[in-house]
Amino acid sequence: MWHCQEVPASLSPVRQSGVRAHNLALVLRTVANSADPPSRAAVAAATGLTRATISTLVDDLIAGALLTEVGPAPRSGAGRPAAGLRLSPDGPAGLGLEINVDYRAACVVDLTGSVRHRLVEKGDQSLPAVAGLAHQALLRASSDGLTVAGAALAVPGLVGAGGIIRVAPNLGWQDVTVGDLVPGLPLTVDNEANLAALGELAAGDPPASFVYVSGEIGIGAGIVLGGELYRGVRGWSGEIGHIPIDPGGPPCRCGARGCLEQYAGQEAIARAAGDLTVAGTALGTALATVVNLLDIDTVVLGGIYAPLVPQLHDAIQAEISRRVLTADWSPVRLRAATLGADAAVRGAAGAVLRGVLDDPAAWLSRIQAV
Amino acid sequence: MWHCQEVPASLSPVRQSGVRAHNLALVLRTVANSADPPSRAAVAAATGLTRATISTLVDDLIAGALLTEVGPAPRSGAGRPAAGLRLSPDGPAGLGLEINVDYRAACVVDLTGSVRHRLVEKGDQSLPAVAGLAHQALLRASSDGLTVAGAALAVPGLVGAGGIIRVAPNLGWQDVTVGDLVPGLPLTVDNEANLAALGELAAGDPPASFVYVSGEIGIGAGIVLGGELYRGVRGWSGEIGHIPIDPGGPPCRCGARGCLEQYAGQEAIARAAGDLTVAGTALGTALATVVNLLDIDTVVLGGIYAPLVPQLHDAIQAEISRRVLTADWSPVRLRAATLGADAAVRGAAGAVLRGVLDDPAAWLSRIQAV
DNA sequence: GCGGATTTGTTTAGTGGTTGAATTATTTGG
DNA sequence: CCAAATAATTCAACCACTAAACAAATCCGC
Repeated sequence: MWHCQEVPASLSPVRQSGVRAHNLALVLRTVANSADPPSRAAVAAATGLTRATISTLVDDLIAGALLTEVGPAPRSGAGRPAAGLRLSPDGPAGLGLEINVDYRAACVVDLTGSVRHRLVEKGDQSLPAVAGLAHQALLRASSDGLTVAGAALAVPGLVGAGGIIRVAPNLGWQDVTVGDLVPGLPLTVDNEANLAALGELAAGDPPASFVYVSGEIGIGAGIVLGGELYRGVRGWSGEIGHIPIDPGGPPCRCGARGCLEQYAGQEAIARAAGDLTVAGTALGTALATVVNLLDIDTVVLGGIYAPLVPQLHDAIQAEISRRVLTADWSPVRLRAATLGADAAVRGAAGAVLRGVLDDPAAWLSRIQAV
Repeated sequence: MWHCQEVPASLSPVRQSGVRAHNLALVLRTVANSADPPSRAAVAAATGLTRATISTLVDDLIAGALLTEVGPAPRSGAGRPAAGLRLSPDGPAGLGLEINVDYRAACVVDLTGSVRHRLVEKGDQSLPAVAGLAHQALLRASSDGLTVAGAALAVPGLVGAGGIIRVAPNLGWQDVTVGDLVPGLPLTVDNEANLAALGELAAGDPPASFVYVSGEIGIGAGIVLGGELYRGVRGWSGEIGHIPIDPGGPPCRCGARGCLEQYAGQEAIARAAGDLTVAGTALGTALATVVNLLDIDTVVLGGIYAPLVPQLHDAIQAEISRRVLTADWSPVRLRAATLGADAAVRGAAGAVLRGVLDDPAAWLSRIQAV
């Protein structure tokens, strides 16, 4: 009784060092979330920790090049002027990589979220080609004096445990192991829609829970719940392309009939030649199911849908209002992705940085060891 | 940049007392999850904390009547015999309440998961009647010497913030405030499917992520992700009754056509008079969507479906295998709920106990204050 | 232009909680 | 009956945070 197979993350003890790790992350996050560079005192007030504690935490974070002091902001009123704190542009950077049907891309993003380098190349969808692009990006980063903390690779397919690409239909891949793509750097492999959702979370200003819909040849979704990407048990969440719309509809490559992909996939959109009513209605029907199930209030449309939102909006919204039971109490917002085609690479780089921001203590001890 | 509107729960500082609170919960959970009563040394080994620390933590938990020592288990080999630890049956108990279309129920469950009292009455679906039942249950509990830590009420409807019942169609309720149903006890109000899912999580042996499908007059789902109930942004997750199955199907009371409820709701099941192929296929189609979206590998069928699983199983499973893209790599398991009609009340009581188990420090300081 | 008010940031003593080693307790086996 | 083995407790040390005093740097009023 009272046991389930996998116990939540709370199954690890907390020692005093864990307290410090947590509070380092707390301070870093507070600074990152502040609009203007906050003072130590402001961070103390925001977090509830004392100024003394904040001082020692900030010292560590500055020593690790995660934060920098910025000149005192002009302020009215009496008192010693505050030294502003902000994320350091010279701290760890993230390397984002993407391999897709007709291009591959890399970008280097620093802690402040600035894209420092961005490379896109067409053709040659192979892992060595991606490795080459990554190498180029790393060279440029190191010529800037940037330390790259890690890399993440976005692929249009199902990624299993250990970063194995189970199947990427549009690349023709099956059970591909990525291996040591970027020597010496920790590498994460993830689904393109998942990373794009993270990119949107970081760069756009969505609520903590939303669904990112990635329209490409297939249709995928990245699900963010409470500020965290929901990956599912095996990492294969968000497969919405084959939600059935009409059992009497056109046959789909998956074997069933009338899947969403047949109405709103890239090919269907192209065939529609501008009249996106059917696609919008199908998308709206599928999204109504998603919203009813997950009770999220924001849907972000990305990929090929992003530029089409003006034409899709009304049909989707109509269907959602009609089918979502709770639409009367809380309207569902529909918006276009802000990053467009870059969402996945940017999200990949952001995922690396998110790792550093979420556990700065690990980063500090990592650079200490060197 | 790097900010989202609602920051995750990590936005609170951790002081030393927080460490103790966390570790108290860790020890309690470890004992609860162990098959046999573990010794302090075993708990230390399992958690990674030292035996010294475990001793002081266990002292607090025993003083608070959350744990008890049980006589030394027969053991082979040399050495001082261990004192076994187990959850105390004399500790805090949970009061579960349920109001439904044709009955109301109450039960008292102790920390070990034993149902100590159980009351069911038919008719009179009113809050005062529930209050009366609750009062009876509390009397019986106190005559056992049990301290009831809190109560939870399961209702067949949408529950909003503050425990307001937004709408319970089958009770004919709208915007009902529950108020002080059980004087002096903290009361939680939640959706019936959500609490039933929690009941199943505690009493059955499901994996950490699963979906509980509650078939009643409407069809609802309780979603458990990583051992935690997923409630959604507004608390209205799991509305699967109106997933569209066939746009040309029979009209539904919601205004759309061919909703799942029309094929697998209580009335449709009754009409089907034993032939559940259509209902099973419709359920399978809807569940395939759920599985594709959430990537969970277990579906628990409860409510009216629980006794019908033998007849429903094949049709559902066939549809899932056909429509779930990843079914080849990881089969989806389908099982009947173990608690049957009691799932929601039991889950409600369990939710109270879960609160104590997740934060024993709060309970300890609460009984300290008295 | 000078003293007080005010706010920032640092220093220092104190406290809570964990660690690690030593100690005590209780059994089995030779 | 003593040695080996395992369980649990005690105690000094340490780490991170708190509270309060202190130092630094500015504004304001006269």
